[in-house]
Amino acid sequence: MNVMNASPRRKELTRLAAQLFVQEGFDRTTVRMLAQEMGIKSGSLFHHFKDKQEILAAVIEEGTQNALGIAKAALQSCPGSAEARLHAMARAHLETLFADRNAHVVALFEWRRLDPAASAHLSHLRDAYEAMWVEVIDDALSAGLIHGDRFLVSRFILGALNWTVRWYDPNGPRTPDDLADELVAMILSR
Amino acid sequence: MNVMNASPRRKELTRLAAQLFVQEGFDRTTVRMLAQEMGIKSGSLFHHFKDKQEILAAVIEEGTQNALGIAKAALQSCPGSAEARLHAMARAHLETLFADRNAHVVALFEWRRLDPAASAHLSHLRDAYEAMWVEVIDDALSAGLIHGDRFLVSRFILGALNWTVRWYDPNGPRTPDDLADELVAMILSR
DNA sequence: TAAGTAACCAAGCAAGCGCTAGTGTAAATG
DNA sequence: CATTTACACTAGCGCTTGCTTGGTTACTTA
Repeated sequence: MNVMNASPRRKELTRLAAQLFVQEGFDRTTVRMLAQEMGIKSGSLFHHFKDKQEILAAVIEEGTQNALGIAKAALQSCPGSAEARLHAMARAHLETLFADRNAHVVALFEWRRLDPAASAHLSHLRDAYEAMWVEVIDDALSAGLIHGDRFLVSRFILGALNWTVRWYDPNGPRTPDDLADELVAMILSR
Repeated sequence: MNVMNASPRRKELTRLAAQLFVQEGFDRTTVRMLAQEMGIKSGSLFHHFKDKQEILAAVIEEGTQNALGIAKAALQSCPGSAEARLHAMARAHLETLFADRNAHVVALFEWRRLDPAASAHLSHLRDAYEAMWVEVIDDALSAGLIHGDRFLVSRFILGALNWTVRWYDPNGPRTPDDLADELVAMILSR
């Protein structure tokens, strides 16, 4: 049953589940579809996950953990300038968004399917990530790089960034870094 | 069965369906739930709509038609200044987004559940709406109000605006117009 | 008053759903 | 060597799903 383990097998199954959840949506993805994608029978699936909900939670948890790790690394290996930190944070956001696209799409659009317990647990992770954003944006405001209400500004930026999963084509000419730089350029006061 | 009719009864049922689709998601909304909300039995539902898909299409069509109408009115009753038109378009977007919130949330987040035929039909409506945005943004770029790639700028703006449905509280101190003005202020080159 | 039509209902079907129970087996562990 | 553990299997239970059928009621129109 493996409640909170992270065996390599389980990690791989989680990755496959994320892909299916994105393709079909959580509700339309049946345990039989998941099992087939994983090369096992539907009954065997419940050896790795206690129920379908737990698969969803595993997918979202992995994506959010990765986001946290990448954002922390980006801010640490970065000069103290508020502008550089803003750039780094935007780049980190898009980097994790497309490196772990499936998990993040699930997190963004299937969050409501989490049961209350899982949602409460994962909310803490997400809050920790958003707190990093708030800090960076506060610094940018203090430095006069951008103007406006701190609450609104951060929501607008995160909205613009998150929405990229709906239209950005990684096989196109632009890199995620290009997107991040263009967005920051767009909102910087000049 | 009433394939493409718009009786008042059907309109009201569509409105109720939109509400349930937002509350529960399209997939988790059963025809029995829909019927109960409408005060009829589940079998009777299929007198008004040929199947569940058609209810979804009706919801999305209504929202998109409203958006088109409001945007057109906003641009017509508006001075020729590019800046004024940009403001008007952003305001119109949020106005319809929250006046018809349920329908638009369904359009934004359940579009993929449409069958190919309905999706093709509704895509034309949506494209017509987005074309208005592209025009306004091109004018703003030409006028030097904003800078950047026309494609990226429009995607970022629409992303920031659409994402508001995930956090904006209409009962809070801010009006949708406030949001629109703040966003435009944020991206204007100064 | 007869005919037509829109709106509804009770009953239920076939398919699919998440999940469980019980079993087999090969590898790791004492 | 005996036991445990990890992982997979088969079979199917109990329930819900979207939708159909066959018929009734209420209102409008000729």
